[in-house]
Amino acid sequence: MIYLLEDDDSIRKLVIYALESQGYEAEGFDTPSKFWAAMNVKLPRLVLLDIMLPEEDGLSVLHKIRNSAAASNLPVIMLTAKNTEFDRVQGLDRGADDYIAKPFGMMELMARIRAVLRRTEQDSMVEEFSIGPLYLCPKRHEVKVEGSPVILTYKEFTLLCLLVQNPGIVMTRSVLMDKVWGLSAERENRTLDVHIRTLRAKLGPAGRLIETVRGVGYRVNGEVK
Amino acid sequence: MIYLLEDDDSIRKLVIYALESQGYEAEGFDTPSKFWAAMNVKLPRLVLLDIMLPEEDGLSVLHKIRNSAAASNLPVIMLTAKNTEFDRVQGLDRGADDYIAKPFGMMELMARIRAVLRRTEQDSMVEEFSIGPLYLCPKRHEVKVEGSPVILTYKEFTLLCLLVQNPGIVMTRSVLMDKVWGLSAERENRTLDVHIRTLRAKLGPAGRLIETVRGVGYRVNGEVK
DNA sequence: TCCGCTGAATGTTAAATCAACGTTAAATGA
DNA sequence: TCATTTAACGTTGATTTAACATTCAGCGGA
Repeated sequence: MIYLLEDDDSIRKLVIYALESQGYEAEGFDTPSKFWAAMNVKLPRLVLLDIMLPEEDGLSVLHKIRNSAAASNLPVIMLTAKNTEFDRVQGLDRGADDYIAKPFGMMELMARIRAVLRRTEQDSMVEEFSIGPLYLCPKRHEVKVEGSPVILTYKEFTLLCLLVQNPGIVMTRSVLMDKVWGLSAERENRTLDVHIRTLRAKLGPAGRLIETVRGVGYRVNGEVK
Repeated sequence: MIYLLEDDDSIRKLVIYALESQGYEAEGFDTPSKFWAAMNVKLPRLVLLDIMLPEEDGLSVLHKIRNSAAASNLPVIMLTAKNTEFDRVQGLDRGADDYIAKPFGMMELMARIRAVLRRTEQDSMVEEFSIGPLYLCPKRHEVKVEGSPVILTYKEFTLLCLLVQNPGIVMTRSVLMDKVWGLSAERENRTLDVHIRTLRAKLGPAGRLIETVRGVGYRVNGEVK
């Protein structure tokens, strides 16, 4: 099932029709409230999200998805009206899995959907990780240390996932920056360090699993069970 | 070395200039025939490929690269002139590593080049080396001597990698300096010697693997397993 | 052939410098 | 409000420097 949140009736109908003709189940919504109602009942495989919306900005919807417990790593493709919006999105938040600028062709949209589904459904193969006192479930956006839950923000969580999914391997600062903040992010400030710090603090005793490798990056070491 | 195949003179010169100012070696070609002539002599690390070209379409060039024996997994970034859907879909499906739509910003191009090079060069990196009592894993930034870990700093590690990756070959002082300290480094001081010393000391029994070749440089000898 | 001399190259040491990372609090922005 | 970024400053330890020691290859003279 694919959800499409898009207020323009003609575009919505067109895309739904195209999706169904490709064999996807698809449902369209014209307002965020209807969309959230459906999300509470059943999660889709993928969300197509317009940026310009009534009631609530598309970026805010994305943000809510990413910070929710149940849907935090749901694949999302943003539909942006103009190139200016595209730029804005690039700079702001890298939380979407892909972007496509209107007017877009159906072939391209379908290709991107296929690509995103391939990526995400491959990535989510491993359900959960345990390293020492740390437990992490990417699908549920859930982290526990010695059994008790820890609340992480979206970026903190993404960062931790990258480290935990590559145990023993040093993730360089640039790779981490690229994956969490996007290619065009500023590289000269202490943002990454601050996030590592809050991660270590929030993780308490498991914080020491994050080891810094001076001049290179960070690494989580330990046996994954 | 990076190759750029682009028929527009001003864009080509601009990109080559930008690449060189970032410290890459780069060469530009205005026609596919000149490009192929160079490819037959020497393969680059990365190819930047315009889609609209005289003689031969950029997609066809990509296709030939992917179907060649020598260059089939060479990283390629497509430069697409228009936002036409067809071009993008083709580029995605034919195995370009990334693509960027004109007009593009130099910062963005450089960021994408960095990202692609990191990915591909990380993938093609040899996992690990063993020479006598010495074990070395670049990805993990990990060194062991007779099974017990040794902690090396960034430069020490880089230096050791260079020596171990070329067993039996004398690495001249200038090559080592260039690769570890960059082209513009001071050459008249004892920095290299000091680092070799601490390496030998930290490596203990494996330290004697690093042999000095007077008047030339250093060499690691022994069978790599 | 042997011996010791010599200069250039490399080794060694400790101290000085510098860059990377950590920390904090305040600013920014959705 | 909360997440995130920025800016300023602190801390650590990696890296470089400088001064001095040692080794080595080549050479000339016995």
